[in-house]
Amino acid sequence: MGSLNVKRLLSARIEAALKDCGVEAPALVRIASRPEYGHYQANGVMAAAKSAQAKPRQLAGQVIDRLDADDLIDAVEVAGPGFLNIRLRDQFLGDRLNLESPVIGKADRPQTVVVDYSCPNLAKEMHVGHLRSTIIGDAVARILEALGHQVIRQNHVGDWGTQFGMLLAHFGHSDADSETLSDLEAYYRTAKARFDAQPDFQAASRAMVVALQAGEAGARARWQRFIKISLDHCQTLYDRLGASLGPEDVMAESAYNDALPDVLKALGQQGLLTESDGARCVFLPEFRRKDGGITPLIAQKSDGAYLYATTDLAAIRHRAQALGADRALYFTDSRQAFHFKQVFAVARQAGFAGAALSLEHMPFGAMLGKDGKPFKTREGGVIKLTALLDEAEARAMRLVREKNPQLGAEEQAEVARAVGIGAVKYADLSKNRTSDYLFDWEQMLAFEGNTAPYLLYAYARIQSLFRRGDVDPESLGGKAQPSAAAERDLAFVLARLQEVVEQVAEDGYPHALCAYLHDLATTFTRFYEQCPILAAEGGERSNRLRFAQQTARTLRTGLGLLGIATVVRM
RNA sequence: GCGCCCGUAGCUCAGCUGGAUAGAGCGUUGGCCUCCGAAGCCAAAGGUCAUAGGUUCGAAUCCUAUCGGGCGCGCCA
Repeated sequence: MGSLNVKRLLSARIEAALKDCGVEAPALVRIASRPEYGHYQANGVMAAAKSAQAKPRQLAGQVIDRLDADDLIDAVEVAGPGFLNIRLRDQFLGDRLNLESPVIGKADRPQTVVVDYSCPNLAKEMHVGHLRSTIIGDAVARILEALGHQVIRQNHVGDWGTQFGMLLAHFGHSDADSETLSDLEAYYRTAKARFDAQPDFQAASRAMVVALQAGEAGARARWQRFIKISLDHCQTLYDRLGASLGPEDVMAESAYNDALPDVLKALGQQGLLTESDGARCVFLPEFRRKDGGITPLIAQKSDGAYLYATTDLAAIRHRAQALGADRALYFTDSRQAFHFKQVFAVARQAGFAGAALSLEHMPFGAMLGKDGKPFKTREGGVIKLTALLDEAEARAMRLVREKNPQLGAEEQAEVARAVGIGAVKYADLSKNRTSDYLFDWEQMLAFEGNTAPYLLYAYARIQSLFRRGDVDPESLGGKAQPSAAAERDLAFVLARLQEVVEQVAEDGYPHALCAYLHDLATTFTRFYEQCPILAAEGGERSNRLRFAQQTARTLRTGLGLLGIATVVRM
């Protein structure tokens, strides 16, 4: 809503004026492409003129005549072929910067949104490849919540399937005791090696799967112990990462086991099932290929086992019917794009998801090595998430000791954590999620430039300002009113938070929020260089302190939405 | 073979879904701490937006083709 989203306010006013001119068209309000054009520009008049067969500049003039927005706009003029260039009023900008109101406004229509993210395979240890889903999904979940939506996190962990037979059969043979399994990855490797080399171990593994699926008590207990160890490992990482995921968000694959026969039955009742080579498949015409064949969704293998598509269908039905979701967002890598397209289509056909539920795959690109090839370590393995975070904190610690030796050991550790973990998360969040990205230690652990530490530094400086001036920021209250040029620039950036946050909630691209926060920190630092704060007097001093406080609140909130913690000194 | 995604500064990436003179960070070069934190600020250099056509007032963005890269295409997840 509205009142905090400046772009939307302007759009509504301009569209009303267009309507008065007899044209219904989107205003297409954008940030002005150059600062000398003003704050915003509306590009919609030209397209509107075309459809109305009017002259663009003439229509633009008429729109200005009928525009009722004196409360927002200081000046608006026609430019070029028919742009509307808009400059906001200082008064209006100042009203956005009220220290007594929340920095983020709620959505007018709260929705129930399922966010499906992280979803590691419990057979293995979490590695850097899990970072994107966990971090990006978490940021979007937090953002939706901040806008007042009801968010249901679903950590759809992989805890079922044939590989668990192998792992469970290996129980008791590991170097590490099963209860203190500290190196899941090594455990997996040795189990796999035995599986590949020893026929009797293979047989034992298969027997274990059968026993597990039959619900045999011993196998089941063993499985539960293993899952608990693996989940605890994940939780440790979530806590370190500051991901807002807990045990209550886990909705494992196995939780849908009992529903699978019924999913098949429902597909059959809808007349969607066809037997093909012994497997039970759904053939939808929209997946017809050029050669005439249709790529099927296989719901049940010829040996009777179910597949992940079946589980996903059960999950959709659960989310639509039991959870009552309006949206379900899936943060998985883009290789699964076709899978989800198929599953979503079948779910619609089968009536598992009605028109009320929007199913949205939010894919992200692959992680590549420095050579541009899919990322692997020299040994062909993956980098464990634990190792990445250890390295990040260690590097940050070295820097903190160097820059700030006077801090106590405990505070140094806290700062190193915030800086190190924040840098790793920000490096990932600040990139457009759909493109592939290069994994590079130096880049991921950089502490200068457009990085989390830069934003944290801006925040810490503001806190330092308050300490030095003996100011209680909570007591400042009131509104910040721009008058100097640097204040105007800062006011404009501060006023844009809402529209950025709403956009990310809609399209799931948190890098837009990162870009915004970097812009904010840069603009603040320029203001800080140009406008003395503590040395100013009277009303000017308190006004500038309010700008500092509003910046601090916005940075803290924005970083919080990204799951990045701030520190008061660093 | 078919399909999806991608190709923008030396490097890593933005570019608000068709708008005005394509922007950041890193790196390079030069400047700024007797002045609220130099993890900072200011400035400069750096581009045939892969290539060729097309659509229109207007294209990095949309369409077609070509080249180059990644991924996916019936019983893995």
